[in-house]
Formats: sequence, structure tokens, C-alpha cells
Amino acid sequence: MNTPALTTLTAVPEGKVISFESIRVACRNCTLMTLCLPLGLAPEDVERLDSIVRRNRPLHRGDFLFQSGDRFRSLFVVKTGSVKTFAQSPEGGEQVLGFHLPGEIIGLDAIDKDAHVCSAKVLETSAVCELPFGRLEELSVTIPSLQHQMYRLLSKEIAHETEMLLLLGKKSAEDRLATFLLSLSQRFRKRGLSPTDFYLSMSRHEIGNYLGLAVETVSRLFTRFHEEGLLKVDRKHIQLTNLDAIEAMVIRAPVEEFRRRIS
Amino acid sequence: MNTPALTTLTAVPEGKVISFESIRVACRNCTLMTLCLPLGLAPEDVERLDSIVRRNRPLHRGDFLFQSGDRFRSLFVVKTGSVKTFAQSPEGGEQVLGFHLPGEIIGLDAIDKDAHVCSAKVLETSAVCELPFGRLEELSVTIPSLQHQMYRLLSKEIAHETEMLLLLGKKSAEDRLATFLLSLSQRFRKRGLSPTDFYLSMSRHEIGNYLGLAVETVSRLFTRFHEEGLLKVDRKHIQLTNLDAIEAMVIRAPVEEFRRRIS
DNA sequence: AGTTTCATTTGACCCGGATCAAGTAAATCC
DNA sequence: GGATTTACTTGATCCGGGTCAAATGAAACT
Repeated sequence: MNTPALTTLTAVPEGKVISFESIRVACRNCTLMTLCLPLGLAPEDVERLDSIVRRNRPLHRGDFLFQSGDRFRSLFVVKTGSVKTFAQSPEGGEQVLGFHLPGEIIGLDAIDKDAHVCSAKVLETSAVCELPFGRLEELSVTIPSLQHQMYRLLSKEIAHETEMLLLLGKKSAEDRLATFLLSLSQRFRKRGLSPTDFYLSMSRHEIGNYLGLAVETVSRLFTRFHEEGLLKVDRKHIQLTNLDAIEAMVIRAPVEEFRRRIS
Repeated sequence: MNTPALTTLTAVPEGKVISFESIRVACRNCTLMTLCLPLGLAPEDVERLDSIVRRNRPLHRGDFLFQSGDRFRSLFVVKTGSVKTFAQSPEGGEQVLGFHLPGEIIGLDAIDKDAHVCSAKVLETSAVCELPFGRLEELSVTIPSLQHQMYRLLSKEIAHETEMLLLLGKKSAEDRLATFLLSLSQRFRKRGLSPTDFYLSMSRHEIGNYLGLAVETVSRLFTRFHEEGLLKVDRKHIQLTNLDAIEAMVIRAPVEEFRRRIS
């Protein structure tokens, strides 16, 4: 048997039932082990970690993991499906902060203030592991390799946000969308899924919000990329037909700087 | 005696000598203790932390703490002066990631890859504490409150970058500069310095780069803010003559969203 | 099946801020 | 002290992408 919940990452239609078994798997049997918190832990330590993990029933589109202002109790790891995080201003304006795929950890920004500073909403039927942070912290006192892994994860998150800053600070709309698609592609690949053929679980509006672009711009860019033969779009189904060109697009981005410097 | 090196945060002219004594102070006597790593530690633990801190000679404008690609060995804490961090593309283009004031920790993004992913350059004569990360990690295994403080610091850094994402993702040039000035003001206040009267240690070019704006735009905005009576500018000397207005400017930023929602 | 609702696409227009181009003022160098 | 370099300011122009408006298409509702 394979693991249907993982391979149908974003393909589970609304309301369909996910195999409950695939959600209850222990860390040691989880296909995400090398992407997740247990990375680098000795088997017996994985068991100890496993013992504090709460595996709740699957969540559905629109469900919240937590909302901004909630007391911080747990970190969450996406197991199947996807989750978006976003900040909201009192008036209702919202800024999408990230889209989270299986193995990615959510809530790290809440440790400092002991309260959530953003909200997390499930984009499609998803299974999520809950890690009560108090227990995790106790555990990491007695497992140095877990502490190290925690530092690494927090650091990785910082480095990742830094990359987003680079993206939003300088690049053109075209670069932003190309970078976004490439990021998804690479993350799908790491999870054993097709890097060139996938479904988007988020709307154009959410993509635009995330990238600091208007919906219309996102839509136009998809059309243009399609016309240029970079990809095929059908609604939420994306096929990257020229991944190399998309990569090249992202890499040669800082050229304007270069041109300025040599002149 | 007061601590001249702190009170002259950005006012030490190039080449002038900083009191060496003020640099060598132990953590327990450091005015930054409540802003820095020792926060929340028992006195004996502060001593243990103190014992691994390396206090090097002051650095001067243009000196590097580290460069992108360097092996990661230590975290750094600004003690006096200021430091900028930036990412650079191979061609020479650069994106300023942050300006760091006394008590702020630099290098947290390097833990994951065990290599620096950005560079840190001193903006003015500055004293910096070096924290060898291996030692720090060992220590944090035996001092749970230090481990907790590390988690908090890492988390705070994530939350801070999230705020920058919000800024760069949505807001107008005006909002960006206002937010930047307000951030500086608040950070100076926390350090016991004037929140309304300070020197900028970074150039207009660096501010623009940081905020995703052209130098010319930054310059024009300073002129406009001056005309509107929000501040006085003389070269690098800034006086915020209407802090309330600047705060209001930042807070009422998401109004466009609101307008859209009710229509 | 037909209606409502919401998401996406497409077109027309406009504006904020980038870019280009001087000019001015400090700081650094002889 | 004068020359050179670098930083900053100001003005003119242009364009990428936002905004507005409308059409089209999917999906949910009755």
C-alpha cells in the first residue's frame, strides 16, 4: 500500500473522506520524517517526540488552526493538504504570509509574545499534527539534538522570510510569480510529487495578496506565461512545460542592478 | 560616570576613540541586559553566559562582521553603534535586510545552513559582542531559561520579518518611510535615547534599498515630510517634530482595504 | 435546469514611483 | 585651499502595475 493522503496532496475533493489510518501514523512511519521535526533524532528520541504529538481529525477548507491574538499553545505541522497563514488588520484587510505544505511547521512566530500574531486557515481538507509547545520545550531540554533541530527550524524560517523580503523589495511582478511557481515546484519535488504538474489550492486573489500584486496582474501573468509556452493553466491545474525557462527567469533577475553598476 | 559609548549611539565621529572600558563591561553591568540575551536569566546563569562572550576591539565604518558564505561560528550583538545586514547577488546587486541597534542580535539566519546567508557591515564605529554559537548551544542545554530565551529571540526575529513583509507587500512609499522612522524612534526610546532627535547612520541610498524605494523617492519624501511639519532634516540629523502625526500615518494605513470592503 | 454567487479574465485608463538628467553640497584627497 | 569624489536634492519624463469596469465562466443553491 502506498500513502494516499500524501500523494493526493491537493487533489482530495471537498467533502471526500481521507483515510483515517494515514492520519494516525506515528512519526517513525511518517513519510515526512526527513522534512519535519524528527530529522536527525535517534529512534528512541523520535518515540519520545511522538508521544507528545496530538493527531486530531482532519480539518476542512476554511477551518482555522488558530487566529491572531489566540494564546499560543502549540506548533502545528501540516501532514497532508495545505494551510495559509495571514495577518489581518482590525478593519479586515489581510496580508497572506505563507502557504504551507506537508512537513512545514506553523506558529513559530508566536513563541516570543506567547500569542499568535497571525492566523492560519486550512485551504483544503488537511491533516495536521499538533505539538504542544510546553511539552516540546521540556523535551528539548533533555534531547540536545531536538534542541538543535528546533534552532535550525527557527533559523530556516528566518532565512526563508528574508528571501521573501528580497522578492517583495525589488523584483517585478513577472519575477514574483515565477519565483512563487518555482518555489512550489521545488517543494513538491522534495515531497515526492511532480514538480511540473500540480494543483493550486489557493485562489488567484490569495496568490496576488501574497506576492503584493493585484488579482488582475496575477491573472494576466498566467495568461502571458501560457502564451509564452512556459506553462499550461487550466483553472487551478498547473503544468510547468518549461521549467528551465522559469528558473532562468528567476536567476537572471538582478541584471538591472548589474547594468546600473557597469555604466 | 555614564556610558558615553551608548549615549553617543550614532554621534561618534569617524576615527574618534571610544572608551575601551565601556566595551569591556560584563553582561551583568551592561545597560543592554534587559534587551539582550541575558533577559530572564538568574544572575549565576548570566555569569556563565558572560564567560563565553568574546568582546573584541571596536570596529569601524565599513568593517564586516561576516560575509555571505562564511562558515557560521558566532552570533553577534551590537553593543554600541550600528550595523547593517544585506544580501548580495553574485553580480553585486544588494538588498539591505536590516539596520541593527545596540542589543540586537545578528546572524540568527545562519544556524540552519551553518553558513552565513547575508553579510553584516558596520555603519559607524561600533562595539560588538561575539557569541560562539557552539558554546552557546552547549550552555543552553544546561540552562532551560537560556534555551527559552533563545527560542523567544528567534521567534521575535521571525515576527519582525513578517512585519517587514507586510510593509513591503502593500504599503505606499510614504507609509514605508513613516514606518521606518517610527521604528527607529521606538527603538531609540527603548534604549533610553531621544525618540524624536537622532542621527541616521545609514545613507539615503541604504534607506531606499531597505524600503524598496529609489534614492530619489526617499529624498523627496524627506523634503515633503519637512514641508508638512512632520520633521526637521539636516543632513543625517533628524528631529521628529510631530511624532503623533507620523504614528497616525502608520496606523491608518490599511484604510484603502476598508474602503474596498464596504463598497 | 435556472438562478445566484463568487472567481477569473480581459480591456481601458491612470498614477505612484522609477528612471533619466542636472545641479548642488559635503566629504575626501592632494 | 583647490580638486575630485561621493551623497543628496530637484525637476522632467515614462512605465509597470494598480484601479475601475465589464464580461465570462464555475460552482453552489433552489
